[in-house]
Amino acid sequence: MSSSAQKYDVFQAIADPTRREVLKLLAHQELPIAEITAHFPMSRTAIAKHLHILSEANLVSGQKVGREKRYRLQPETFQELKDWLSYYEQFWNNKLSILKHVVENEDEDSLNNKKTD
Amino acid sequence: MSSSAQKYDVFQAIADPTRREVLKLLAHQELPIAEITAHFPMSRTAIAKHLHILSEANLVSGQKVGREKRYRLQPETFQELKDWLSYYEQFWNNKLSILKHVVENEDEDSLNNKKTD
DNA sequence: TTGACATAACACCAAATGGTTTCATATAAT
DNA sequence: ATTATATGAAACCATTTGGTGTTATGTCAA
Repeated sequence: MSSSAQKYDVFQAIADPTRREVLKLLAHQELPIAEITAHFPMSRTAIAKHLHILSEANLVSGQKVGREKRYRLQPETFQELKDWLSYYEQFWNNKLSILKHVVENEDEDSLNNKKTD
Repeated sequence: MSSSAQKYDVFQAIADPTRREVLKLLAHQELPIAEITAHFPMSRTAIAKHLHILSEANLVSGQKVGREKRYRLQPETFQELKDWLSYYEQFWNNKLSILKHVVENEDEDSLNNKKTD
């Protein structure tokens, strides 16, 4: 019982540029809200909200240390995204272009095998 | 001169569940708006807007065929996402835990050299 | 205990988002 | 030429989002 009808999922969480910046920051080290805020041109409250959203999406987690709350990256969650992406990966590198043909069994693309880097 | 200050980027485009469903649909075959709409409990106009957003993010492209406009997946763009993700990948599999060491220069993890893959 | 600091919790607001309906335009079919 | 079909575009609306400021609570230091 870790997730109960969360309002924000990973996709929404990373949609905001500020939140992506926060993730980048936390990639290198864990930080308290105040320090994170120092990197942005907005209020601490705003950043706290972003952190809350990131936290709800399990992209970060916060540990209370004294009167601080230190946030850190929760990198495992990125796997969700990777999994989602991997479904589409087959379509842009044509590793599975043959499979695609078989599955669709209906498109008349010329079988041009273009191996893009 | 392909992209001029686009309003929607890839991250925003995939943030919406409906748009992700549209992508999934188009993964298998290219489709005109009307047919796409048939899969959703909302108006054609709404879907058209979603397609416009996906198109602006270059995740799909539309070709006009007669009076139809057929939309198809533009899978190359997913690479953007993959690139973004790959930055964080290093943190959840420790492929680059050594690099992390160097960059941070502050944590005292044992130097375990684990070359995955 | 008192004061300073770090965060949490509200109430509030403007703008963006995701949907609607209606009207216009282009193409196909009869 | 007329009608039906497929889309485009506009005006409109409710809700969500991303920000603000203020007040409350908990913790550390004197």
